[in-house]
Amino acid sequence: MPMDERKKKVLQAIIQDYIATAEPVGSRTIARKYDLGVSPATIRNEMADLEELGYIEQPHTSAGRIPSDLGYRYYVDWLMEKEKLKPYEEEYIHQVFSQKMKEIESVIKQASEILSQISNYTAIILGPQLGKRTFQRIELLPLVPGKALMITIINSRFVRHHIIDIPESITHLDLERISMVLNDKLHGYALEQVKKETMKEIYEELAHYKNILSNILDMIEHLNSDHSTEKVYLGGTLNIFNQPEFKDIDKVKNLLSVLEKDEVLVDLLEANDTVGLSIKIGGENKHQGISNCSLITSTYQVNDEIVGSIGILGPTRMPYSKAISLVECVTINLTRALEKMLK
Amino acid sequence: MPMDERKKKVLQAIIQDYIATAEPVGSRTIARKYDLGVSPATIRNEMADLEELGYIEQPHTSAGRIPSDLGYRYYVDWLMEKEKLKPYEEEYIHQVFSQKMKEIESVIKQASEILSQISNYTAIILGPQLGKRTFQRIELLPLVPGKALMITIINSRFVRHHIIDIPESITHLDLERISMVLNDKLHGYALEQVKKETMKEIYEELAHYKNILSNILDMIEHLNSDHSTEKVYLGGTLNIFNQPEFKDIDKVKNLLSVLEKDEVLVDLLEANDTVGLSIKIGGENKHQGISNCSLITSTYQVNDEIVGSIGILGPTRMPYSKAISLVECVTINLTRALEKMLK
DNA sequence: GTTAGCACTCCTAGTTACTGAGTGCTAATA
DNA sequence: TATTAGCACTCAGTAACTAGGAGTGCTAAC
Repeated sequence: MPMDERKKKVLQAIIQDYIATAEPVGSRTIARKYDLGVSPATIRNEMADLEELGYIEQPHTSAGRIPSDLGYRYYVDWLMEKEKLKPYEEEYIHQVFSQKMKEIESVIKQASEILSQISNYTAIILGPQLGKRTFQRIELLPLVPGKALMITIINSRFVRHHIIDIPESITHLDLERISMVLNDKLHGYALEQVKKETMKEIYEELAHYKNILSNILDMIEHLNSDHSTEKVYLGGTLNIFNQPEFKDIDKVKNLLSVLEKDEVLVDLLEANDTVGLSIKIGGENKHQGISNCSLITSTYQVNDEIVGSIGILGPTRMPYSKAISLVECVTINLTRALEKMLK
Repeated sequence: MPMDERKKKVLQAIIQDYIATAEPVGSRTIARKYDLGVSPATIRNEMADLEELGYIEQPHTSAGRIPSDLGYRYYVDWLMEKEKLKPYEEEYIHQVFSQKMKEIESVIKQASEILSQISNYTAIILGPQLGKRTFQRIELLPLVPGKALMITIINSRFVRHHIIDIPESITHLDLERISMVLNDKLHGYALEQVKKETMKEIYEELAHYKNILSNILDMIEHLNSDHSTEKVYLGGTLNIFNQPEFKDIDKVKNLLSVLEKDEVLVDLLEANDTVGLSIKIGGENKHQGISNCSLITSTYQVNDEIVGSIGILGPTRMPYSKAISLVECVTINLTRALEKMLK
C-alpha cells in the first residue's frame, strides 16, 4: 500500500496536532481542524492504513492515534516544513554570542544555556575535543617543599595542572632542568604517541632524577587517559518536569539517571559520526533509557575540524522543525565564536 | 504542662516509629510495639498533651500523629540515643579514604560519594575555602602570539589559570619581567587586600607595559570575586526519588531546583557559623524550598582552620542518630586525609 | 490516675454507573 | 469505485456511593 498524497496529509495533521496538544488525535478532530475536504469516516480509513504501515498507533481502542517513532521519522524526512526561528530569538542568540568571552568553557556554557532556554528542553553539549592532542609545553613550578605543580599545555589551549610529590631535596633549578628535557622530548608530540622509546630517552637523560620522574611520567600517562577535555555540559535538566509525558515520577527518575552519567551522554552524542545535523527519534537512540526521547544534535567545528557536538534532548513529541532551526543557529554562532576566539 | 518521663517515652516512640515507617503513628501501635505498660487510652491522653505542646501533629482527625519540626528538635536534643555506624561501614569509609589521592577535588568527591551512598540521601559538600587567600605566585607563560597563560597560585594549593590577551609585540622576556614585578609586589598579600596603592606601584614600575597590564590586573580583580574555591559538590541527588515523601513530582522538582543553585547551597552550608556539627530541621533552614528537609552538616578543618562543610540533606523524617554518626565519621576521615595531603 | 467502651471522623479502596470520544463496519450514495 | 452517513461497540475517565478500618476524644467506671 503506497503513501498517497492524502495519507501524507493525514499523517502530517496527526503529528502536528499531537505535537501541539500531547493528546491522541481522532478522526473528527482532523476533519474539523485541518481542511482536507473529506469526512471523518474517510480519514478513519486512512488512519487504519497508516496504522497498518506502522506510522501511527492507538494507545487503546476508542482513543485517537498517536505517531510512532516510524511516523515521526517519516514526518521529519518527508513532510516537515522548515520553521525558522523568530527574528527576536535569532537576534537574542546572536547578541549573546557576541559578548566577548575569554574562556572556551564560558562560551560552551552560554550555548547550553541558550539551547535549553529557547527550546525548553535539555541541552547537551560535548565540549571541544581536539582530534590530535599534542604537547605544547610542560612547566614545573615548586610549591612547597616536597610538592610541585606540573602544568601541561595541550594544543596551546587546554591547560591542565596537577600537583606532584617530589623529594624535598629537589631544587628550583632541578625542576627547570627536568622541564627543559621534557619539553625538548615531548613538544609537538601527540599525547597518544608518546612511545616507550621516548620515555626511555627521557629516563636516560634524567637518570639522576629517577624517583621524581616516575611521578611525572605517571601523570603524563594519566593525562592520556584523561578524557576531561570530553567534558559534557548540561543545561535545563529540570525542563523535563514541564513535559506532560513526564508527569510520571519513574520516567523522570529514569531520564535523570541517564543524564547523570557522562559516559552515556558522550556515547549518545558521539554516536552520530555524520557531519552536521543528526536526528535520533525514540528507539533510534542507542540507550534505552531515553527511548521516549528524541535527540537533535549537530557537530560544531573549528578550523574545519570537528571538535564537538551540541544537541537538545526532548520527548519524541517535539516540534522538530523549530528545534532543528535552533540547533543549527546555535551551532553556527558557537562555531563562529570559537573560531574568533582561537584564531 | 511539663514533659514527664512518660511523655518523653511516648514522643520517642512516635518519632522512632514514624522514622521507620513514614506512616502516622496511632496510640494502639505504640501500646503494642513499645512496652510502656499502659493502655492505648492513656497514650492517647499523652498524645493530646504532646500535640498541645507542639511536638506532634495530626494530618487529619482519625489519623495517627506525626512529629512536628519542634518534635524532631526535642528528640534530637534530648531523647535520641547515639547510634554508631556498623563496623563494616566504618571500615569501608576508612578504607576509601586511605587510598592515596593527589587532588583535593578527588578527596572531596569521594567524601560526597560515601555520604550519599551510605545515607541514601543527598550529600552536599562545600569545598575547601581558605580564610585568607594569599598570593603565592603568579606566572605568565606565552601561548601563541597575542595570548598568554596566567597562572595564579593561591595559598600554595589553589591553582587558577586564565588566558589573557597580550599585544603581539610582547616577548617571552617581557612576560618574565612582568611576572617578576607582580610576584615581588603581590607575594604574600591577601587577595582581598590588594590595595589601590599596590596597584599604582605596579603600574608605575611597569609603565612601559600599560596596555597588557590592565588585562592582568582585571584578571586579578576577577580572581578576587571568583568564588570558585567555594565550589559545591553534590552526591546522590537522585536519592530523593526513593523517599516516600517525595512521591509527588512537584516536591521533587522544588527540591531539585534548590539543589541546582549553588549560591543557595553555599548559603545553607555557611549558615551554621558554629564549629562542628549542626542540625537544621525543616523550617529551621533558611531556604523555604527545603522546609520539609533536614540538613546535618559539619565543618571540617585543616591545620586548625575551618575550611569547609560537609553535610547530608534528607527529609525531616530521617534517622538522625545514624546520619549524625555518618557525618562525624566522614568529617574525621576527610580532615585526616586532607591534612596528610597538605602537610 | 488509668482504662474500657463507644460514638464519631475521615481516609481509602472498591463498586457501580454514566459519559464521551473514538473506532470499525456496513450499507447507501455519488 | 471511492466516499460517506449511520450505528453499534469499546473503553478510559469521572463521579457518586459504599463499606471498612484506623484512629480519635469523651465519658464513666475501676
